[in-house]
Amino acid sequence: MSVTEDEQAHGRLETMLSKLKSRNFRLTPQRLAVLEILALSENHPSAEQVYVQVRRRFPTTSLATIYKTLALLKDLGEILELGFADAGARYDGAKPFPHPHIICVKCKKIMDPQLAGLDDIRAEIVDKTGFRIISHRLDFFGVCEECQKQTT
Amino acid sequence: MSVTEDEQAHGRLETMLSKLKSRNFRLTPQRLAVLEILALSENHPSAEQVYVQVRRRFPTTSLATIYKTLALLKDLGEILELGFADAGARYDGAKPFPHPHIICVKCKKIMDPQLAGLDDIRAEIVDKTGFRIISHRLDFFGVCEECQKQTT
DNA sequence: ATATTATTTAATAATGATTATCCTTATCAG
DNA sequence: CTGATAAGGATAATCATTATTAAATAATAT
Repeated sequence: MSVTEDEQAHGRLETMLSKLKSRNFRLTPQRLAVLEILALSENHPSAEQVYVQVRRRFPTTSLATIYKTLALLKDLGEILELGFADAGARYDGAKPFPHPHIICVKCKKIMDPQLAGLDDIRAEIVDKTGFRIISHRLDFFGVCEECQKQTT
Repeated sequence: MSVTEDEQAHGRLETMLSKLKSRNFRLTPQRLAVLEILALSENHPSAEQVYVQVRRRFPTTSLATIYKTLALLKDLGEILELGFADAGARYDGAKPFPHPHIICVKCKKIMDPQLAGLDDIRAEIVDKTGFRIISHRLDFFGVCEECQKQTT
């Protein structure tokens, strides 16, 4: 059984919780709320969006707490942070490893296209540059089908 | 720098100058200095690095002028801006169109690897998502050969 | 269960690259 | 040469994120 299959079986949330516990991080209600949102969401939420959701359940939560939890989960390798120079970061709790994204510049939706062939490019890079590759980032920017239909 | 590279660089400067003139933008000494640095540089300079270089020739130049000129050149499609969420942007005046980059996380050097196969991925994306693609960004992060040799 | 101790939270100040503002200076067409 | 107006210089403002610090709270020992 592969790692991803194992995680699918147990669920992302379970994996996050067990990793927190194994590293002796405390489980607070606010933290749990953030984990749940990230583990269950499909739509690459921003810190602000996570903040709004958490505050529905715990109205006194601070935005700083959201950022700290996001940083913790990133350090633990449990979420992928998609930072942008001209906008706030977006977070992926479903697939916490580098993979391509396609971003609608109108509605800001981010999707995970299924595609192969990136490993070949990575090997080509190593061969030609001698770099030791640590990670990568591939973003496509465009207009999604729904936004293409809109007149305004 | 090889002869062909020099000719390319010279051509870039001419292109930038003629585009400025055709759009009725004024040619000031500071602006010319920025253009020359970007057209001739191989190393994807930051705004700060451009600033330092320009100030060697025109010591009263403001950083705001550098940013304004960079924004202008970007709007004209004459330079490529590589924005980062956790660092200042870097600029490519040699190839002002999307292309892959490989970035050393230690010395921050940015290089242009020669590789093919990206067009296939782009086509695959369009086919599977229905997006109208506008641009893309592919960065590899790793450690360059020189930095791999260093003990510290 | 209670006390202890270290972690976490909430509120807010600080950061840093970039952008906006506003007044002065300089370009360039006529 | 001159005037209209774009561009420069200095600096304030912005905005997402990070740092700070005192108070609250979870885990552990008593």
